[in-house]
Amino acid sequence: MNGWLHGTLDALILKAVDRGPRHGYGIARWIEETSDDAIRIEEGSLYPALYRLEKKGWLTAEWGTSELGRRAKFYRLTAAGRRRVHRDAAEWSRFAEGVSRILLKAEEA
Amino acid sequence: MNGWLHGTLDALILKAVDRGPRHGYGIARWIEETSDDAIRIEEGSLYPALYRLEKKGWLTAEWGTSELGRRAKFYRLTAAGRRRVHRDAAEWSRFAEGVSRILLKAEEA
DNA sequence: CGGGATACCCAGAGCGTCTAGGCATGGAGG
DNA sequence: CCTCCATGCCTAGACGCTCTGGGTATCCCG
Repeated sequence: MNGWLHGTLDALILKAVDRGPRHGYGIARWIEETSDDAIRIEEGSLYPALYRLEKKGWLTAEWGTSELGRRAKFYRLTAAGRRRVHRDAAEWSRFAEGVSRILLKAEEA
Repeated sequence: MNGWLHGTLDALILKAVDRGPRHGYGIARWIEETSDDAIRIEEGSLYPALYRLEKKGWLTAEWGTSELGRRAKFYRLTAAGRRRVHRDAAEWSRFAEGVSRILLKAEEA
């Protein structure tokens, strides 16, 4: 319904595994929590995105066991993925600043 | 190529005419300048968006003459459009903060 | 006369997100 | 016991937006 997320999800996912492997479900929960619930990750967006990122070579996947003892697929960054995270953060910063200058400032005509 | 813009363009356009009517071409230039060229508006995105916003009732259009004496279509906000701008700004603020907390901070696992 | 800026428009491709399902396990509460 | 919810993964198809790559027209400048 929002649409804001469009084009941003990939970057968020990559960042979620920047500090170590996580499984898909955990990635979604982490993003929601870290964003203070400002961002909600639908599973129908999450899993296709993970598959996409793996195919692009930013992530690798491996089956393992979750903290609760369940079967789960863990993702970790590749070297290319790590470069991508940095690039995304820089681009986002610039873009978000631009949008905020427009939407949040009440300057002249 | 970026993708960041996805879902944000409508809000930017509405904000561009928040302080008074502008024509399409002028809207694009204003957004680019105001964002310090962080955002580039393609005409193939712009005009469909304007049409969409008009159909949704956020904008009304009217033919007129540009500052340079050319034929141009000027857009202005409707009451609903004005409400929408406020709502978009609030939503963007919350969303962008969430994303920035994730992408730009280097906190713990 | 050629190129660039101004100003509008369209068709179709492309792609990412969401809806709405499905499957399986385990723990908690009625 | 049985139902519900959380955990955990997945898919097909709809949907919607942006972009590519065209097109038109006027005007100014070199």
